[in-house]
Amino acid sequence: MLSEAPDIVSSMTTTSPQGRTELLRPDGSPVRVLVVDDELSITELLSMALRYEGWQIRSAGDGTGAIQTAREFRPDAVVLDMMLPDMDGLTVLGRLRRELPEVPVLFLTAKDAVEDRIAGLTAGGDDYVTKPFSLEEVVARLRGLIRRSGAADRRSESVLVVGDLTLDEDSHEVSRAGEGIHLTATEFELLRFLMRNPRRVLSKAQILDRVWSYDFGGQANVVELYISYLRRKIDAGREPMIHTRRGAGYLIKPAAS
Amino acid sequence: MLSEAPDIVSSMTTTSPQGRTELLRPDGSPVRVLVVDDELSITELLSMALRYEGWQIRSAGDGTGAIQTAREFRPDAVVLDMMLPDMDGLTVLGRLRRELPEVPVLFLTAKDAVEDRIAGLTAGGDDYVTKPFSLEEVVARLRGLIRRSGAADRRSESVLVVGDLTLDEDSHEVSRAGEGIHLTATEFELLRFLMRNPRRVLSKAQILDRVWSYDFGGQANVVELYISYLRRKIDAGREPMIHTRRGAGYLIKPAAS
DNA sequence: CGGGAACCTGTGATTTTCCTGAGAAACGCA
DNA sequence: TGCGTTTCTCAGGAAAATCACAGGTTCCCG
Repeated sequence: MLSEAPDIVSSMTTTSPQGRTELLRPDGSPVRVLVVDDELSITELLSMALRYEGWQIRSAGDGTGAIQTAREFRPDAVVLDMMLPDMDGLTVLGRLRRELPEVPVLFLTAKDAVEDRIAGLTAGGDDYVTKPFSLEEVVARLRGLIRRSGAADRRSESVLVVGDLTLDEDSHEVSRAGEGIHLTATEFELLRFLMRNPRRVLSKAQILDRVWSYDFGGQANVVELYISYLRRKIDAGREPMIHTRRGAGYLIKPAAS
Repeated sequence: MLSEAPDIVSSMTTTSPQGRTELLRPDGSPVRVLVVDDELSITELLSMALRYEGWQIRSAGDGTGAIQTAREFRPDAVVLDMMLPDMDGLTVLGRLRRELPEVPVLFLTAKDAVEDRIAGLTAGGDDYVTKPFSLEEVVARLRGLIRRSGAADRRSESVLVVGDLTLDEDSHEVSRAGEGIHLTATEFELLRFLMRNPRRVLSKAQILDRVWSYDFGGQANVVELYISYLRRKIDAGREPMIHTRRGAGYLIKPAAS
């Protein structure tokens, strides 16, 4: 394992028994992601969520540890908090690049950080999300990074389809039966989560944990509210695709069945 | 009970003559589950129910014991009460993760404490149920966790089939002879219990203990009532699958025999 | 054939769960 | 800064689910 040095990360997808799509490396082994953040709760949260994607995760709490781990773990992607105790985010990035020139990086930044500095950094293949983030957002962006860092012809993989409903993760375009639908950011994330788990009941707690930021402290009925919004836009007048399982949660499925 | 030392490997789980489906690990050995709760009545209850599933169970009454037991028992899943005497549930989780990074955890929380920041708990592979719970619920969720974690071999068994009756545990969909049937949450749980034990007589007491919450204080004839509901929906006009064994209980079996 | 026990099910009260309108607050952008 | 958009809280109402009660039915046994 240690000797494995996969600098080329063309990705392929497979479909798990549950119907969830998973990213895999060309040799069929799981994607490797390094998570770097000084807050233990964040690395724990991310590790848990990313592991659930079927990926192999290592984490580090500071820059030094990040470089060391990167050297022997040789991840396919890195999630990097820009605010580390021992060194500046840029320094970490520089050393990372020396170890792994091709690895895409997802930056975590504070909301009020100087955005143009980050914007400059992301001119390459990289990307960033602001804290507090939602797990769906992090996962989606990581998937995008990994996908793009490998095979460039993966356009089709960025489109989710359920029945006559399509959602493009790259362009954020949604349409039902060919007709374009405008969604707000939250509506989009919610729909993406539903569509990534078609025909599967998702509890309100699951949805909340996944689609809303980890620091959300509000009422659980925002989920109901946004389901209501989505229905107005997705199911309006048509045969409904979003269904309530009273006492269990919600699920999306093709209208036909 | 105290003297019990379930490190017996010789007692392989057998496929029961009734055809109950059992989860096994890839090597054929029984699944191992660690139960952590400070109330003895709860650990007893759970241990009994989970052993009935053919699983190997150990229990602990506090966080310290949980970590210790986890270290040497190396369970495939953990049931963890969030309210422990010696340490916070999240702390226990952290230490557990250090011992067993991949193990899925089913949290037990108080009903009114649902909002008390369980953030992210259902985001990873984990899940939770609120007290008071029904045993069917706990078992079902544990099965789901174990199935998805890959610790068990039969990975996609989310559909129960008895005759022309099918029940999908993921989508919560039920159909007989291809025709969809809508069930309420309780009806669904009851039918799931019956279908997980086909051709086997289940007493009203058994059903009450498994399908209803352990603190249910009502009339025992709710079981009769819900059997009646189920018959109306499942057996309506067709050859009956749900049968009464007067003085003994109920059972479900394919219509043909 | 009669009586009792076990079971079935209609009715309706209570509780739970969900939906959605209205409006306040936060946000984003010009 | 100001305006439109988005997010979210709150609360009322509707719908559904759960369950108690009680009268009716079936079955068993003497």
